[in-house]
Amino acid sequence: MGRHSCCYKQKLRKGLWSPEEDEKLLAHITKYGHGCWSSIPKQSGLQRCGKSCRLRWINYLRPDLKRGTFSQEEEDLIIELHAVLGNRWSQIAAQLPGRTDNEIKNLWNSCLKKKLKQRGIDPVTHKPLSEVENDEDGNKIQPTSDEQNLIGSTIIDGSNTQPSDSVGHFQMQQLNYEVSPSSSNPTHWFTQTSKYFDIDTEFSSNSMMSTLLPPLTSAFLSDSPSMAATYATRHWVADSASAGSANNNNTSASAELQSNDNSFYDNSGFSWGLMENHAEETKWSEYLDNPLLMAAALQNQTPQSLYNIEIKSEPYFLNSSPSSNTVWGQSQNQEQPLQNPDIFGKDIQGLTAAFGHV
DNA sequence: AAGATTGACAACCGCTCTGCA
DNA sequence: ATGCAGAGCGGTTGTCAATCT
Repeated sequence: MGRHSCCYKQKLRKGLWSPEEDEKLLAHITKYGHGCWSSIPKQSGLQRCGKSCRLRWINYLRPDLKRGTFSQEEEDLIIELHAVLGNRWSQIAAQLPGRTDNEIKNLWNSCLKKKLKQRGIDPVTHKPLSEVENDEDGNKIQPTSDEQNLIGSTIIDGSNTQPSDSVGHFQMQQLNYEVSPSSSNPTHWFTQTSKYFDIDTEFSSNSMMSTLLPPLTSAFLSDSPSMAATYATRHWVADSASAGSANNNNTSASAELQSNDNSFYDNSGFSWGLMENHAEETKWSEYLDNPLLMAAALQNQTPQSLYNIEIKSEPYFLNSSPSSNTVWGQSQNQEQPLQNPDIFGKDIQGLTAAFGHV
Protein backbone atom coordinates (compact mmCIF):
# COMPACT_ATOMS: atom_id res chain seq x y z
CA MET A 1 0.00 0.00 0.00
CA GLY A 2 1.10 3.52 -0.49
CA ARG A 3 4.04 4.62 -2.51
CA HIS A 4 5.56 2.13 -4.82
CA SER A 5 8.73 0.70 -3.35
CA CYS A 6 10.88 1.75 -6.28
CA CYS A 7 9.88 5.36 -5.67
CA TYR A 8 11.77 5.41 -2.42
CA LYS A 9 14.97 5.15 -4.31
CA GLN A 10 16.70 8.43 -4.72
CA LYS A 11 17.59 10.42 -7.82
CA LEU A 12 14.44 9.41 -9.61
CA ARG A 13 13.16 11.95 -12.05
CA LYS A 14 9.58 13.11 -11.92
CA GLY A 15 7.46 15.25 -14.16
CA LEU A 16 7.31 15.39 -17.90
CA TRP A 17 9.26 12.94 -19.96
CA SER A 18 11.97 14.17 -22.26
CA PRO A 19 12.32 12.88 -25.83
CA GLU A 20 15.54 11.15 -24.78
CA GLU A 21 13.75 9.29 -22.02
CA ASP A 22 10.98 8.31 -24.38
CA GLU A 23 13.54 7.03 -26.82
CA LYS A 24 15.27 4.94 -24.18
CA LEU A 25 12.06 3.42 -22.94
CA LEU A 26 10.70 2.77 -26.39
CA ALA A 27 13.92 1.18 -27.56
CA HIS A 28 14.14 -1.04 -24.51
CA ILE A 29 10.57 -2.27 -24.65
CA THR A 30 10.70 -2.74 -28.39
CA LYS A 31 13.75 -4.91 -27.99
CA TYR A 32 13.02 -6.81 -24.78
CA GLY A 33 9.35 -6.25 -23.99
CA HIS A 34 8.36 -4.68 -20.72
CA GLY A 35 8.39 -7.77 -18.53
CA CYS A 36 8.70 -6.64 -14.95
CA TRP A 37 8.13 -2.89 -14.84
CA SER A 38 10.18 -2.38 -11.73
CA SER A 39 13.25 -3.66 -13.50
CA ILE A 40 12.79 -1.53 -16.61
CA PRO A 41 14.47 1.64 -15.30
CA LYS A 42 17.63 -0.19 -14.32
CA GLN A 43 17.78 -2.18 -17.54
CA SER A 44 17.08 0.81 -19.76
CA GLY A 45 19.15 3.33 -17.86
CA LEU A 46 16.25 5.54 -16.93
CA GLN A 47 16.10 7.58 -13.72
CA ARG A 48 12.43 6.80 -13.36
CA CYS A 49 10.42 4.44 -11.24
CA GLY A 50 8.88 1.43 -12.92
CA LYS A 51 5.46 2.75 -12.27
CA SER A 52 6.24 5.91 -14.17
CA CYS A 53 7.68 3.87 -17.03
CA ARG A 54 4.56 1.77 -17.21
CA LEU A 55 2.33 4.79 -17.30
CA ARG A 56 4.39 6.46 -19.99
CA TRP A 57 4.28 3.35 -22.12
CA ILE A 58 0.58 2.74 -21.69
CA ASN A 59 -0.53 6.32 -22.17
CA TYR A 60 1.93 7.59 -24.72
CA LEU A 61 4.48 5.28 -26.25
CA ARG A 62 2.42 2.21 -27.05
CA PRO A 63 2.48 1.73 -30.82
CA ASP A 64 -1.19 0.84 -31.05
CA LEU A 65 -2.36 4.14 -29.63
CA LYS A 66 -4.68 6.19 -31.72
CA ARG A 67 -3.60 9.78 -31.55
CA GLY A 68 -5.66 12.82 -32.33
CA THR A 69 -9.06 14.08 -31.45
CA PHE A 70 -11.96 11.85 -30.61
CA SER A 71 -14.52 11.27 -33.31
CA GLN A 72 -18.18 11.94 -32.71
CA GLU A 73 -18.79 8.21 -32.69
CA GLU A 74 -16.16 7.73 -30.02
CA GLU A 75 -17.62 10.50 -27.90
CA ASP A 76 -21.10 9.06 -28.22
CA LEU A 77 -19.84 5.65 -27.25
CA ILE A 78 -18.05 7.02 -24.23
CA ILE A 79 -21.22 8.73 -23.09
CA GLU A 80 -23.20 5.54 -23.53
CA LEU A 81 -20.61 3.51 -21.72
CA HIS A 82 -20.40 5.99 -18.91
CA ALA A 83 -24.15 5.77 -18.44
CA VAL A 84 -23.75 2.08 -17.76
CA LEU A 85 -20.30 1.76 -16.25
CA GLY A 86 -19.83 5.08 -14.50
CA ASN A 87 -16.24 6.15 -13.90
CA ARG A 88 -14.82 2.76 -14.78
CA TRP A 89 -12.42 4.30 -17.22
CA SER A 90 -10.42 1.22 -17.91
CA GLN A 91 -13.54 -0.71 -18.87
CA ILE A 92 -14.67 2.14 -21.03
CA ALA A 93 -11.27 2.32 -22.65
CA ALA A 94 -11.48 -1.38 -23.43
CA GLN A 95 -14.30 -0.56 -25.83
CA LEU A 96 -12.28 2.04 -27.70
CA PRO A 97 -9.26 0.53 -29.42
CA GLY A 98 -6.26 2.78 -29.29
CA ARG A 99 -7.60 4.97 -26.54
CA THR A 100 -6.38 4.95 -22.96
CA ASP A 101 -8.34 5.23 -19.77
CA ASN A 102 -6.42 8.36 -18.92
CA GLU A 103 -7.26 9.94 -22.23
CA ILE A 104 -10.93 9.12 -21.87
CA LYS A 105 -11.01 10.32 -18.31
CA ASN A 106 -9.49 13.63 -19.35
CA LEU A 107 -11.91 13.97 -22.22
CA TRP A 108 -14.80 13.31 -19.92
CA ASN A 109 -13.74 15.77 -17.28
CA SER A 110 -12.76 18.52 -19.65
CA CYS A 111 -15.26 18.21 -22.43
CA LEU A 112 -18.02 15.62 -22.33
CA LYS A 113 -19.42 16.63 -18.98
CA LYS A 114 -19.96 20.12 -20.31
CA LYS A 115 -21.49 18.87 -23.50
CA LEU A 116 -23.98 16.78 -21.61
CA LYS A 117 -24.93 19.69 -19.41
CA GLN A 118 -25.42 21.84 -22.47
CA ARG A 119 -27.79 19.20 -23.79
CA GLY A 120 -29.66 19.31 -20.51
CA ILE A 121 -28.39 15.96 -19.32
CA ASP A 122 -26.97 15.34 -15.92
CA PRO A 123 -23.49 13.84 -16.47
CA VAL A 124 -23.71 11.83 -13.28
CA THR A 125 -27.11 10.22 -13.68
CA HIS A 126 -27.43 10.65 -17.45
CA LYS A 127 -30.98 11.78 -16.89
CA PRO A 128 -32.49 15.01 -18.10
CA LEU A 129 -31.57 17.79 -15.76
CA SER A 130 -35.26 18.64 -15.52
CA GLU A 131 -35.87 15.35 -13.75
CA VAL A 132 -33.45 16.19 -11.02
CA GLU A 133 -34.43 19.80 -10.79
CA ASN A 134 -36.52 20.98 -7.92
CA ASP A 135 -39.66 23.00 -8.00
CA GLU A 136 -40.18 26.20 -6.03
CA ASP A 137 -40.89 24.28 -2.87
CA GLY A 138 -37.71 22.27 -3.19
CA ASN A 139 -39.53 19.09 -4.10
CA LYS A 140 -38.26 16.90 -6.84
CA ILE A 141 -40.18 17.27 -10.06
CA GLN A 142 -41.69 13.91 -10.94
CA PRO A 143 -42.82 12.54 -14.25
CA THR A 144 -46.46 12.63 -15.23
CA SER A 145 -48.56 9.50 -15.21
CA ASP A 146 -48.15 9.29 -18.95
CA GLU A 147 -44.43 9.39 -18.55
CA GLN A 148 -44.69 6.66 -15.97
CA ASN A 149 -46.48 4.47 -18.37
CA LEU A 150 -43.45 4.01 -20.53
CA ILE A 151 -40.35 4.95 -18.72
CA GLY A 152 -36.84 3.94 -19.37
CA SER A 153 -37.15 2.72 -22.90
CA THR A 154 -33.85 2.12 -24.53
CA ILE A 155 -32.79 1.16 -27.96
CA ILE A 156 -29.95 -1.24 -28.33
CA ASP A 157 -28.48 -0.89 -31.74
CA GLY A 158 -26.29 -3.73 -32.81
CA SER A 159 -26.65 -3.25 -36.49
CA ASN A 160 -22.99 -2.54 -37.09
CA THR A 161 -21.64 -5.55 -35.33
CA GLN A 162 -20.04 -8.36 -37.23
CA PRO A 163 -20.77 -12.03 -36.73
CA SER A 164 -18.40 -13.81 -34.43
CA ASP A 165 -18.11 -17.49 -35.06
CA SER A 166 -15.76 -18.09 -32.20
CA VAL A 167 -18.06 -17.03 -29.43
CA GLY A 168 -21.55 -16.58 -30.66
CA HIS A 169 -24.16 -13.97 -30.44
CA PHE A 170 -27.22 -13.15 -28.47
CA GLN A 171 -30.55 -11.85 -29.36
CA MET A 172 -31.86 -8.61 -27.99
CA GLN A 173 -32.42 -5.23 -29.43
CA GLN A 174 -34.78 -3.17 -27.45
CA LEU A 175 -35.89 -3.32 -23.91
CA ASN A 176 -38.67 -1.19 -22.58
CA TYR A 177 -39.58 -0.79 -19.00
CA GLU A 178 -43.25 -0.19 -18.66
CA VAL A 179 -45.70 0.25 -15.87
CA SER A 180 -49.34 -0.50 -16.08
CA PRO A 181 -50.91 2.33 -14.09
CA SER A 182 -54.50 1.25 -14.26
CA SER A 183 -54.27 -1.87 -12.19
CA SER A 184 -54.60 -1.79 -8.44
CA ASN A 185 -51.87 -4.35 -8.47
CA PRO A 186 -49.54 -2.75 -11.01
CA THR A 187 -47.47 -4.83 -13.27
CA HIS A 188 -44.03 -3.77 -14.31
CA TRP A 189 -42.58 -5.43 -17.28
CA PHE A 190 -39.85 -5.32 -19.78
CA THR A 191 -40.53 -5.90 -23.39
CA GLN A 192 -38.01 -6.50 -26.02
CA THR A 193 -37.71 -6.87 -29.72
CA SER A 194 -35.16 -9.19 -31.15
CA LYS A 195 -31.91 -8.52 -32.84
CA TYR A 196 -28.60 -10.32 -32.91
CA PHE A 197 -25.59 -9.09 -31.07
CA ASP A 198 -22.08 -10.36 -31.31
CA ILE A 199 -20.15 -11.37 -28.31
CA ASP A 200 -16.49 -10.67 -28.03
CA THR A 201 -14.19 -12.99 -26.22
CA GLU A 202 -14.78 -11.31 -22.92
CA PHE A 203 -18.13 -10.15 -21.73
CA SER A 204 -16.76 -7.31 -19.73
CA SER A 205 -15.21 -5.82 -22.82
CA ASN A 206 -18.09 -6.34 -25.12
CA SER A 207 -19.63 -3.42 -26.86
CA MET A 208 -22.95 -4.80 -25.88
CA MET A 209 -22.30 -3.63 -22.37
CA SER A 210 -22.29 -0.09 -23.61
CA THR A 211 -25.83 -0.24 -24.73
CA LEU A 212 -27.28 -3.08 -22.82
CA LEU A 213 -30.40 -2.52 -20.92
CA PRO A 214 -30.15 0.89 -19.47
CA PRO A 215 -31.93 1.98 -17.43
CA LEU A 216 -32.76 -1.43 -16.11
CA THR A 217 -29.20 -2.41 -15.53
CA SER A 218 -28.11 0.95 -14.29
CA ALA A 219 -30.58 0.43 -11.50
CA PHE A 220 -28.69 -2.56 -10.32
CA LEU A 221 -25.36 -1.97 -11.85
CA SER A 222 -23.52 0.45 -9.66
CA ASP A 223 -21.52 -2.17 -7.89
CA SER A 224 -21.80 -5.06 -10.21
CA PRO A 225 -21.40 -4.78 -13.94
CA SER A 226 -21.70 -8.51 -14.14
CA MET A 227 -25.33 -8.18 -13.26
CA ALA A 228 -26.05 -6.46 -16.52
CA ALA A 229 -24.08 -9.09 -18.27
CA THR A 230 -26.20 -11.70 -16.63
CA TYR A 231 -29.36 -10.33 -18.10
CA ALA A 232 -27.87 -10.69 -21.49
CA THR A 233 -25.97 -13.84 -20.74
CA ARG A 234 -29.17 -15.74 -20.28
CA HIS A 235 -30.26 -14.83 -23.73
CA TRP A 236 -26.92 -15.11 -25.30
CA VAL A 237 -26.26 -18.52 -23.91
CA ALA A 238 -29.63 -19.82 -24.91
CA ASP A 239 -29.42 -18.33 -28.32
CA SER A 240 -25.87 -19.21 -29.15
CA ALA A 241 -26.33 -22.69 -27.80
CA SER A 242 -29.30 -23.24 -30.01
CA ALA A 243 -27.31 -21.90 -32.91
CA GLY A 244 -24.59 -24.36 -32.13
CA SER A 245 -22.00 -21.67 -31.81
CA ALA A 246 -21.61 -21.33 -28.08
CA ASN A 247 -18.09 -21.23 -26.84
CA ASN A 248 -17.32 -23.44 -23.91
CA ASN A 249 -15.02 -20.81 -22.55
CA ASN A 250 -18.15 -18.84 -21.98
CA THR A 251 -17.54 -15.33 -20.85
CA SER A 252 -15.76 -13.86 -17.93
CA ALA A 253 -19.03 -12.68 -16.55
CA SER A 254 -20.85 -15.95 -16.61
CA ALA A 255 -17.87 -17.88 -15.39
CA GLU A 256 -17.53 -15.53 -12.50
CA LEU A 257 -21.12 -15.79 -11.57
CA GLN A 258 -21.09 -19.53 -11.55
CA SER A 259 -18.45 -19.47 -8.90
CA ASN A 260 -20.15 -16.82 -6.85
CA ASP A 261 -21.99 -17.91 -3.76
CA ASN A 262 -24.54 -15.21 -4.27
CA SER A 263 -25.47 -16.30 -7.72
CA PHE A 264 -27.81 -19.07 -8.58
CA TYR A 265 -28.38 -21.36 -11.45
CA ASP A 266 -31.31 -21.99 -13.60
CA ASN A 267 -32.36 -25.44 -14.61
CA SER A 268 -30.36 -25.27 -17.78
CA GLY A 269 -27.28 -24.92 -15.67
CA PHE A 270 -26.55 -21.35 -16.52
CA SER A 271 -25.83 -18.81 -13.93
CA TRP A 272 -27.90 -15.90 -12.88
CA GLY A 273 -26.60 -13.42 -10.47
CA LEU A 274 -28.83 -10.45 -10.72
CA MET A 275 -28.88 -9.36 -7.17
CA GLU A 276 -25.54 -10.39 -5.88
CA ASN A 277 -23.76 -7.94 -3.66
CA HIS A 278 -26.97 -6.11 -2.98
CA ALA A 279 -28.26 -7.64 0.19
CA GLU A 280 -27.60 -4.50 2.14
CA GLU A 281 -30.67 -2.37 2.18
CA THR A 282 -28.71 0.81 2.37
CA LYS A 283 -27.31 0.24 -1.05
CA TRP A 284 -30.71 0.34 -2.59
CA SER A 285 -31.24 3.88 -1.61
CA GLU A 286 -28.64 4.71 -4.19
CA TYR A 287 -30.95 3.53 -6.89
CA LEU A 288 -33.93 5.60 -6.05
CA ASP A 289 -33.02 8.13 -8.68
CA ASN A 290 -33.21 5.51 -11.33
CA PRO A 291 -36.20 5.62 -13.65
CA LEU A 292 -37.07 2.06 -12.85
CA LEU A 293 -37.10 2.58 -9.16
CA MET A 294 -38.57 6.01 -9.49
CA ALA A 295 -41.44 4.66 -11.47
CA ALA A 296 -41.98 1.95 -8.93
CA ALA A 297 -41.89 4.42 -6.11
CA LEU A 298 -44.58 6.43 -7.80
CA GLN A 299 -46.97 3.55 -7.38
CA ASN A 300 -49.12 4.05 -4.34
CA GLN A 301 -48.86 0.84 -2.41
CA THR A 302 -47.94 -0.14 1.06
CA PRO A 303 -44.29 -0.21 2.02
CA GLN A 304 -44.67 -3.75 3.25
CA SER A 305 -45.73 -5.24 -0.02
CA LEU A 306 -43.35 -7.60 -1.64
CA TYR A 307 -42.57 -8.02 -5.24
CA ASN A 308 -42.97 -11.36 -6.79
CA ILE A 309 -40.44 -11.14 -9.51
CA GLU A 310 -40.64 -13.45 -12.39
CA ILE A 311 -38.37 -13.50 -15.32
CA LYS A 312 -39.69 -14.84 -18.52
CA SER A 313 -37.73 -15.41 -21.60
CA GLU A 314 -39.80 -12.76 -23.28
CA PRO A 315 -40.85 -10.39 -21.94
CA TYR A 316 -39.31 -10.04 -18.52
CA PHE A 317 -41.85 -9.57 -15.81
CA LEU A 318 -41.70 -7.69 -12.61
CA ASN A 319 -45.00 -8.36 -10.94
CA SER A 320 -45.97 -6.85 -7.68
CA SER A 321 -47.70 -9.37 -5.55
CA PRO A 322 -48.13 -8.36 -1.93
CA SER A 323 -47.58 -11.02 0.67
CA SER A 324 -46.84 -13.73 -1.82
CA ASN A 325 -43.73 -15.78 -1.64
CA THR A 326 -40.91 -14.14 -3.41
CA VAL A 327 -39.49 -16.06 -6.25
CA TRP A 328 -36.69 -14.43 -8.05
CA GLY A 329 -35.68 -15.47 -11.47
CA GLN A 330 -38.23 -18.14 -12.10
CA SER A 331 -38.89 -18.66 -15.73
CA GLN A 332 -42.50 -19.20 -16.58
CA ASN A 333 -41.36 -21.18 -19.56
CA GLN A 334 -39.63 -23.72 -17.39
CA GLU A 335 -41.33 -26.00 -14.96
CA GLN A 336 -38.38 -27.09 -12.90
CA PRO A 337 -37.66 -24.96 -9.86
CA LEU A 338 -34.50 -23.01 -9.45
CA GLN A 339 -31.77 -24.84 -7.67
CA ASN A 340 -30.98 -22.12 -5.24
CA PRO A 341 -33.90 -19.80 -4.67
CA ASP A 342 -33.13 -19.00 -1.04
CA ILE A 343 -30.35 -16.64 -1.85
CA PHE A 344 -32.68 -14.48 -3.76
CA GLY A 345 -35.39 -14.77 -1.21
CA LYS A 346 -32.94 -12.91 0.98
CA ASP A 347 -31.88 -10.41 -1.58
CA ILE A 348 -35.35 -9.56 -2.61
CA GLN A 349 -35.86 -7.99 0.78
CA GLY A 350 -33.31 -5.45 -0.23
CA LEU A 351 -35.14 -4.87 -3.44
CA THR A 352 -38.39 -4.38 -1.64
CA ALA A 353 -36.78 -1.93 0.67
CA ALA A 354 -35.45 -0.04 -2.25
CA PHE A 355 -38.80 0.21 -3.85
CA GLY A 356 -40.01 1.96 -0.78
CA HIS A 357 -43.64 2.81 -1.19
CA VAL A 358 -44.23 0.28 -3.85
C1' DA B 1 2.10 44.03 -23.33
C1' DA B 2 1.39 41.58 -19.24
C1' DG B 3 -0.99 39.07 -15.92
C1' DA B 4 -5.01 36.06 -15.18
C1' DT B 5 -7.83 32.49 -16.64
C1' DT B 6 -9.05 28.46 -19.08
C1' DG B 7 -8.65 24.04 -21.34
C1' DA B 8 -6.31 20.01 -22.72
C1' DC B 9 -3.23 16.86 -21.72
C1' DA B 10 0.32 14.46 -18.94
C1' DA B 11 1.80 12.60 -14.83
C1' DC B 12 1.55 11.49 -10.03
C1' DC B 13 -0.51 9.65 -5.78
C1' DG B 14 -2.93 6.65 -2.93
C1' DC B 15 -5.21 2.81 -2.87
C1' DT B 16 -6.88 -2.07 -4.06
C1' DC B 17 -6.22 -6.44 -6.04
C1' DT B 18 -3.64 -10.45 -7.07
C1' DG B 19 -0.10 -13.80 -7.13
C1' DC B 20 3.51 -15.82 -4.76
C1' DA B 21 6.76 -17.22 -1.25
C1' DA C 1 -2.64 -17.57 6.97
C1' DT C 2 0.27 -13.86 6.20
C1' DG C 3 3.16 -10.42 4.28
C1' DC C 4 5.20 -8.55 0.34
C1' DA C 5 5.84 -6.87 -4.31
C1' DG C 6 4.00 -5.89 -8.70
C1' DA C 7 0.28 -4.34 -11.48
C1' DG C 8 -3.53 -1.67 -12.24
C1' DC C 9 -7.18 1.76 -11.34
C1' DG C 10 -9.37 6.21 -10.44
C1' DG C 11 -8.89 10.73 -8.45
C1' DT C 12 -6.14 14.58 -8.33
C1' DT C 13 -2.58 17.71 -9.45
C1' DG C 14 0.84 19.72 -12.53
C1' DT C 15 2.20 21.73 -16.91
C1' DC C 16 1.78 24.45 -20.76
C1' DA C 17 -0.26 26.82 -24.49
C1' DA C 18 -4.14 29.54 -25.92
C1' DT C 19 -7.27 32.97 -24.84
C1' DC C 20 -9.11 36.67 -22.25
C1' DT C 21 -9.05 41.04 -19.70
